[in-house]
Amino acid sequence: MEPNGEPQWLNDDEREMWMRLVSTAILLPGTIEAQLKRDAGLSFFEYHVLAMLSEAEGRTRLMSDLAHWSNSSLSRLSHVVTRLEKQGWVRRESCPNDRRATNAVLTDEGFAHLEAHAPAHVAEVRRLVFDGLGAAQVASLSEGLATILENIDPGRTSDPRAGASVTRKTDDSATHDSKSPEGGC
Amino acid sequence: MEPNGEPQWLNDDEREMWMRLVSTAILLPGTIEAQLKRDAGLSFFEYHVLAMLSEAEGRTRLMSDLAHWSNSSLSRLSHVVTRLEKQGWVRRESCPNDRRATNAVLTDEGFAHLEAHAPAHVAEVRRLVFDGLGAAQVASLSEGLATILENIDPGRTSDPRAGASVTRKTDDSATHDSKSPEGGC
DNA sequence: GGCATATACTTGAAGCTTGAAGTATCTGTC
DNA sequence: GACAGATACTTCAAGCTTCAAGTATATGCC
Repeated sequence: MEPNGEPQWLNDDEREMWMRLVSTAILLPGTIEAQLKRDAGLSFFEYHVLAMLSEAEGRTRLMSDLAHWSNSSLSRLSHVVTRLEKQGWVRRESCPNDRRATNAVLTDEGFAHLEAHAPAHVAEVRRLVFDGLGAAQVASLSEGLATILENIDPGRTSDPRAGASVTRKTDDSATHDSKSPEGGC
Repeated sequence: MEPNGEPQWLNDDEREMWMRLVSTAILLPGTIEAQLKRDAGLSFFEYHVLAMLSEAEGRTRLMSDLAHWSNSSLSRLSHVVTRLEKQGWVRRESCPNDRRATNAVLTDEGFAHLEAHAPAHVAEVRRLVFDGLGAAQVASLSEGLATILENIDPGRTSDPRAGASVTRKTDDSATHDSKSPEGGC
């Protein structure tokens, strides 16, 4: 792995940062999920899917888009959407242009459910992540994480409307009703 | 959730940081695991368990210790240790002092396996996490993550020998052979 | 036009995690 | 010294994720 003999072991600072990163990556989703599951009956991933739909045009998105922007496999998403469909929060629609493609659409019930539970979720995120963090620290964390993400998956950029779980007011007015361009296929 | 009406939605910087944190928490373990699985036939979690054992006195640890320091439930650990036992990398030993308790012990095969694959793992961690990150950035990331961890689980401190997966040379000499204090029960 | 290949999913089986029991052992208390 | 309750696991069942097909449609090329 190394051109010469010994690999480049981590120094103490790197080790500590690495341990903290791993602990955070493991504990944070679990903790967020505990609150969501208890209050809204949703996993973090399910919530995230609903949130992305809620911010999409027409509350509609292609399955493959949704999978890509939620960092999941299409298979996983398909199973999850099936579960969400059974709950009545999402509906599948076949795309007329490309009949291989499927749109997932957030139902009114799904939107209402999300809207009802978003505030508690944001409060939890605030408590777990942002409490005790100044603006400067937020900025440097953000930058450091961007570097790491670029290492993991070069060229990935944030989806303008990805949301990573609703963290601002769900916007009812703009895109839902009329003939604005669809978010789906 | 809020004393007055509106909850405290995240501002743009916070949103971006949050999205990056979530993406990192999801993508990083998966990517690390891909390399480990391919090269060493281990999940990230399994690797982590072996690594913690390798750094413990007598290469031995109580199950409950191991569960606590690897952020896992005892149930999950029990299943994983069963799998690792089947591979011959770990062995269970009942603790003589407290017969409810069980020690997990890293076998010589387990140690050898770990030693063989540690360098490639560290190289991957270096590539994914530390490439392009200066010492100052490492420090501020570390500090920010510490704040978050404190929010998630107040009072948690790093285990002096937790390791979060081997990231330095596995130390053969110090603790293995003689009558040094045991790591287990 | 027809065939090979690529795309966009869906499905099924296997494996892993989780949560809720269940078992064995220990500790404190009266 | 016996009984209640706490610990330290293990096991079972259910659910979720993943991996490997399978299906249907679209695209490119001759």
